[in-house]
Amino acid sequence: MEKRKMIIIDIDYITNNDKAVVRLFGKTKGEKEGQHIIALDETFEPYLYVQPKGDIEKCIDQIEEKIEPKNIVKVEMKDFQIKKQFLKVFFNHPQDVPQKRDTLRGLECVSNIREHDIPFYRRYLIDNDLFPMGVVEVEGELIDSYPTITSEDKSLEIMKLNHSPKMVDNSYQSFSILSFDLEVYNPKGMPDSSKDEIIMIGAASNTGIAKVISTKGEDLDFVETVPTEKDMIESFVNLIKENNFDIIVGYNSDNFDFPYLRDRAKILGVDLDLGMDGSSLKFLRRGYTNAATLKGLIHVDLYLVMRRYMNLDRYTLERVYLELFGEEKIDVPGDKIYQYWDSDSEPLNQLFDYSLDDTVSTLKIAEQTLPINLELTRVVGQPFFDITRMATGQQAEWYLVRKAFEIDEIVPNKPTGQEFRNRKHASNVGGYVKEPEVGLHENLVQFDFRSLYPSLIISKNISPDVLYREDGSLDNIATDIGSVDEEDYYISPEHHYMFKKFPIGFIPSVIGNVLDERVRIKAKMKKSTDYTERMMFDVQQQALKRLANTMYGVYGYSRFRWYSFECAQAITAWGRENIKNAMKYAENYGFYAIYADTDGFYCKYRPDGLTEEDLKARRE
DNA sequence: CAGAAACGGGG
DNA sequence: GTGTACGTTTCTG
Repeated sequence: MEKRKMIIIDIDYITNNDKAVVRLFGKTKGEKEGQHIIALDETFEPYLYVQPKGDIEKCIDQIEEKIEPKNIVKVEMKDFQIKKQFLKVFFNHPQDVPQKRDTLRGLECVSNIREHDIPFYRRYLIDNDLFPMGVVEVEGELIDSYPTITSEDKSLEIMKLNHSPKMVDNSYQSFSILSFDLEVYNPKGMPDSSKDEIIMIGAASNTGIAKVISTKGEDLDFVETVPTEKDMIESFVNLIKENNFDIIVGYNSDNFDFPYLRDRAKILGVDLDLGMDGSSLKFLRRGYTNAATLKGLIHVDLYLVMRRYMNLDRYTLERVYLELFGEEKIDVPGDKIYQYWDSDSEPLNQLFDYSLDDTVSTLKIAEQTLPINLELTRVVGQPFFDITRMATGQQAEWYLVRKAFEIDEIVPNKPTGQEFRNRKHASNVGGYVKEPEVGLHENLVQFDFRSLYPSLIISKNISPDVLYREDGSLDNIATDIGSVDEEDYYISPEHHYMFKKFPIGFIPSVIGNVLDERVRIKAKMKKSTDYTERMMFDVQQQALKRLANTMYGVYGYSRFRWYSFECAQAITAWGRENIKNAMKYAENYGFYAIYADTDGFYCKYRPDGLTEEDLKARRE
């Protein structure tokens, strides 16, 4: 039996002898540091929850008869904080869950099924308290080969685990990043991969690589010149294989660079077997688009990340780079690339500079923006690949799913198609806005609330599990309006929604913990004397701030499992009330707001008690 | 006017 | 694959 410490880079499962086997792709820490390792866990079983109706024993019999599950266990779980009996139904294979859940839902003894749509690898991470990009300890037998693993990498270790891994370190780790960028011959506008060849492959890494692979450019020191396009691709593949990178980044590489590389490699007969297990480049269908994936080498498309990271009118590489670093990039007009390539003189050299510059810029953007995404991975606990492609609402949701598991709360189901459409129609009123008074103002005083919405969620206990409902569906809250003591509730302005003061709602308690943790990290940051450590704490606290701020908007996000239009309305209504009260309070001291938006305002000192409007009226 | 379709990024 | 983006703008009937 052997022990290893490894960083979990990636996770999936495969089927071996009709059983699901979880594969953890990682690199070793400590002993044999930096080597690739694949850990195999055959011990985890898929399951869902059934909310039974009527006699529970009869229900167990009926389920056993109809769907022949692996096992059924009676469990007590909290559903919106109310303890209930559920049946935890185990299956032989993850794919049995979607196959059998409709039958299960249709049984007369089944009132509802829950947690039936949580992907197997996510369930594995949550239930075993594992966080990707953190260090785990694994224990088991080292084996020479395993089905589905075809890598020829001699230093790759394959370990069959005796039990699930244990998290030993979820602190910041550093990762090697490769950025790449293709330039393509394009005489007819956008290139056609069946005809137009790749002319340059740029590669830059945070380990010191900065080069362009091409069939031209012999006299340039950063260019590796090879005879053919096929050699270019092979050289690029070898570069990746030899360097054990953790992360590969591109700009719009899901939609351009990787599909193009795949098409050209196929035509030229080059294997793109870049996966840690020896598997090839694959494309995952994600909605209407594809995501390029390599097993154990995380592909991040920075275009997707940047769209969430900053708010711009456009997200071209040039625009994003200018915004982040305040510098213009070298520019070659896209439709002229083939002319530069054909020129064989100064324009050709400019094209090489451009290729390298695009690649290096992409790397710089990655170094700037990936740390916060790595932090979110460490907090949310889902794979880095997924985090970089998730909407922030989804990040918040998976964080909550994990938190729910920790306290035996059963997770609400995702909305059905119809529920989703209904939610789309609901439109909430936003924050209070006072249009700015036109003119040049001097001596302004600024006021703003710190994290207004997250604070309101906590202070007013805004959460769907403590919201009074007339139908009595939450029987720990109240049975009928007659038994309600208003003293026990926070009542929202305008709509008069009632949130019970105790117990603390699930979401307020989670946000509270996030904000408390942020305060602790900010304190550590202040104390620290080491610059790098301070920067690390700063990224951590920023990630937590992002998560807390996401959580208020998410009540109105129509795919959200904890969606609550009432909560969304109550938050903004209380927000409007608060800012208006603050403005009124300021007026008592002679400060008049000339502009206000949601959580803050600017005001002018006018001891004579006249507002700008009064003065304007007087002038007219 | 509402619902469908296209678009973004990339060369 | 315990799956199927997303929000906005432009087009079309």
